[in-house]
Amino acid sequence: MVRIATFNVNSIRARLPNVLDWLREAGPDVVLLQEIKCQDDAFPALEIEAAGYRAAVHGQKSYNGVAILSKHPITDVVRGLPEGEPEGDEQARYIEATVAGLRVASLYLPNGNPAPGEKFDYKLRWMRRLVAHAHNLLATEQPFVLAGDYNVCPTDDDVYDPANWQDDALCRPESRALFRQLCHLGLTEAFRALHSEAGRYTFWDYQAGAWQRDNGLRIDHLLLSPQAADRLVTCDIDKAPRGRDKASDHTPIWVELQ
DNA sequence: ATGTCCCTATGTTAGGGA
Repeated sequence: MVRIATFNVNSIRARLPNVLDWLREAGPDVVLLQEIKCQDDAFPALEIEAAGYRAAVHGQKSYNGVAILSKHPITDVVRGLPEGEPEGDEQARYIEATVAGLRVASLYLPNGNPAPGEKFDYKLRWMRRLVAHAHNLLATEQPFVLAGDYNVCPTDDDVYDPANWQDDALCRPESRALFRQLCHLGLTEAFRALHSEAGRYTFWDYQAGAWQRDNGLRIDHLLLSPQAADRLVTCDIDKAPRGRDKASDHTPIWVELQ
C-alpha cells in the first residue's frame, strides 16, 4: 500500500512548522508540493530529511516552485514539462520522478486570471502541453499519478457559488474542456471515482472569512493512469491543516494505492 | 465590505500575485 498526498503549501519556508506537523501526523509515503516559492538552495532540505523524507525540488524565487518528497528513493527526476513553450518556459510548475515503482508528478497549473488575457492564454497553452505529455506517458503503459494544484474546478459541484465564478479562469468552459480532455485520454480523477457529493473543497481564500463560511473550491486533483487506477483504494481531503494557525489557503488531498 | 497572506526590493512601506 502506498499513500500519496498533494499539498499547495503557499511558501514552504513560511509553512515549514505546519508542514512538518502534518508530515508527522498524516505520514504519507509520497508528498507532491506546489508553490514552494523558493529556489532549490533555499529549500529546507535538512528539516525535511529529519522528518524522514528525501526531496526532489524544482524551485523558483518568489513564485511557483514544485517538489516531490518521499520516504523511498527518488529516481529519474524530470524538471519542467518536456513538451515546452516555443520560447522556453521560465516558470517552475512541473516535476516528475519515479518512486516505489510508480511515476509521479507534482504540477502547479497557471491560475490564468484575468480571463480573457495573456495569462489565460498561457494557462490554456500549458494545459495543452500537459495533455500532450499525458498522452506520451499513457503510451508507456506504466502506472503514474499526475497530481497538484490544477487551478480548475471541474464542475459547478466543485464551487461554493457557481454563478459568481462562471467567468473566472478556474471555471471557464475552455479550462473545464481541457481538464475533461485530460480525463478522457484515459486518466481517472481519483476523488470523483470514489465520491459523488457536491461541496467538497481543497481551497478556501484567505479573504472574506471564506474558510469559516466554507466558501471553497475543489482545484487540487490526483489523476491516475489506468494501471494506477486499478490499484485505487481510498481518496480523501484532509481538512485539518487548513484550520490551523498560519495555514496555507489549500489543504492536502491524498490517495491510497494497493 | 477588495474583508488576507506571502513574496521582493529604489526595503521598515508599496505593489504584484493568488
